Amino acid sequence: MQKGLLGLNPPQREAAEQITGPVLILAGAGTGKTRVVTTRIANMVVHDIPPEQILAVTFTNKAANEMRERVSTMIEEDMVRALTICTFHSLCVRVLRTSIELLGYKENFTIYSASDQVGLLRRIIVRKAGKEENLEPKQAISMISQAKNRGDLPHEDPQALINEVYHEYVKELKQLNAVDFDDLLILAVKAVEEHPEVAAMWQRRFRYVMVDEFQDTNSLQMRLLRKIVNPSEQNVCVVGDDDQSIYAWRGADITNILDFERFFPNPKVIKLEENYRSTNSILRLANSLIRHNLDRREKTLWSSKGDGEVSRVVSMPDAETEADWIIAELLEHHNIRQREYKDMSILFRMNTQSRVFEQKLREAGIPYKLIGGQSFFERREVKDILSYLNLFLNHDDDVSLLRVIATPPRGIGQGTVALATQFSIDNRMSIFDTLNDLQFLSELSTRAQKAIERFTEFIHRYSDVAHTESANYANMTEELIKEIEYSDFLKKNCKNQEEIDTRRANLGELIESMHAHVARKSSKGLRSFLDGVALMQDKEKEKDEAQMDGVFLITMHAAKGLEFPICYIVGVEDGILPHSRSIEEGSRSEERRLFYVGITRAQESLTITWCNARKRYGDPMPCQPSSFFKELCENEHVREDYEELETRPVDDDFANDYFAKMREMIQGD
DNA sequence: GTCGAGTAGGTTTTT
DNA sequence: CCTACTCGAC
Repeated sequence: MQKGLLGLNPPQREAAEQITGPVLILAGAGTGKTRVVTTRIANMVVHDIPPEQILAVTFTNKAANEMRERVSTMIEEDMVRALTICTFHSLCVRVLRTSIELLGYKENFTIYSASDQVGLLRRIIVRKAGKEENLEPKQAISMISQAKNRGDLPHEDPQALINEVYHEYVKELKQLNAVDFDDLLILAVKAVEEHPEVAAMWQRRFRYVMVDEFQDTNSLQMRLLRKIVNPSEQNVCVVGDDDQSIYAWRGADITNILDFERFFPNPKVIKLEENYRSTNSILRLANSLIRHNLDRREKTLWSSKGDGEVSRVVSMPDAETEADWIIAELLEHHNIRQREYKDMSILFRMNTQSRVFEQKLREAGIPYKLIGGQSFFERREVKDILSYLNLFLNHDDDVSLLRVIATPPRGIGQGTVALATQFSIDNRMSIFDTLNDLQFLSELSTRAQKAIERFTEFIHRYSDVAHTESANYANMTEELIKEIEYSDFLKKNCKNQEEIDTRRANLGELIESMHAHVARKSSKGLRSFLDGVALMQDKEKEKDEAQMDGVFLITMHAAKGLEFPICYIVGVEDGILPHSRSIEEGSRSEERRLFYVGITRAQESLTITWCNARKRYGDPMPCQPSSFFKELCENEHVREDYEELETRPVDDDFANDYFAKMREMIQGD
């Protein structure tokens, strides 16, 4: 531990040693903020603060895991286990699992994922608007989400369709005994604000609170924090960088960090400006860009690394050539310069931009890891099984019931389901209760009755097991998959053997992660597994994937907090970065911060590319270079053009060296 | 209840 | 261009 503190520079050390009262750490990109936070935690424990009283809140599970891991190199494993390091959302789940009954929900509520929300909204839209109205469920979700966080209606016209859908959605969620991601925060805040005894309980529980990436907190998260922090002690430490605030679109309120004093008076303010990540040339390039933002806490990053190489801004004819050219460079880095693929990354603005790279990397035989994209737990087969499990624990969960009732088919067809749904609406009861209702059943054919009876008996039987604390739910799930003959169902529904195999493998992985969860001492049954799954948006499969060698394909948003020696930022064109939607919304400065985040990921080598043309819906459209290029310091980058690079005669020394190394490699094999 | 062909519509970022 | 969903035929 002593070593931990000694390894810090003076401001870092000051931050780690100030363990009481409000502390605001302004930590520029790459200034070792995770290191400070983890050392600070370890330091508290060394000073005999019970680890159960320490709470560290992050935004992503990945960040939470990493923090836990780093702390465990400094203090004993028992101590680490007693710490609470979690995301805002999982903190909210903890609050709600103990207190949600005060708000009129049942404690066995289900957390709805994005696709559950889509399912529910689709039904509501069809019912409310008929088919001719075209309201996209996804669009409706984002409007509703924004409205909920504002505490307002989605549309100013009270008659608007979206408002009607909104009211119905809120009402139905509650009936389903389900909450969505926004509700987690809203309801947790409600619990601590309206019930002082709940707030008091958490204040006693956590006497030392830390928040990472504080620039990304929204007003609800701030309200929650104010209620969780013990007002007489105020042991709260937040860490953030206003220049890296890139979630305003999700309600993040930058004034939380700019006006921290307003909520927690007289904080100790510590600035971290020494960067341990990048060369000075990269830092100067980043600084030259972010200087164009007004309203920020001025800071100048510097590094004791040398100047390093000058970054490149390269123009490409189109996205395919861009990918080919970068892949050729990656191969060179790997084969000639002996770099590992995991030291290289390709950053982009939108997930769709990754496709060309994926395809070409696969063709080139280069391993890669695609971060983000579809979550493991959102895959169809995984979602199907999870829906069964959710239904076992919450019979009111119609969305899960509708998902599983005909998957695999069991003689309950669309007609019967439609009747049951209508009956459940008319009689204000859940669909599952409807299926158990004698009056409803009497209206059906004996054939349908039989099928339904088999289904409800099956659900009851598994529910009993699922509710038993001591039951091994991993084994139960294996049995479930066998009983419903899911494997045969897959065989019938997949196009080819390959698809069957991957889907089966995914289920195997699900089971495996359940077994791991069962084995964990802290596990509290199936409920806690499902909560974890619902909150686990990163598909990071927690095991070997992290160490696997492979080029990173990642959005700039998801790359925040990460670093890579060799970094390519691709497709930097007007309309993509800054994104055209952001121009309409007037959030150019947030786009600039996003680009800043991208640039500051690079440790040694940075290449930025843009295309003169890009296919849109199939046919090529001309593109302009990003307007941000004008803001980049001329001395810290060179402009290059693909055509020129290709025709430029190769430097003799370089060529000789290159071929010598190639020869060596071939012989070495 | 399942399958396949045909088509309409769609590209921000994520807990 | 690609996907996800609809609809008609078995």
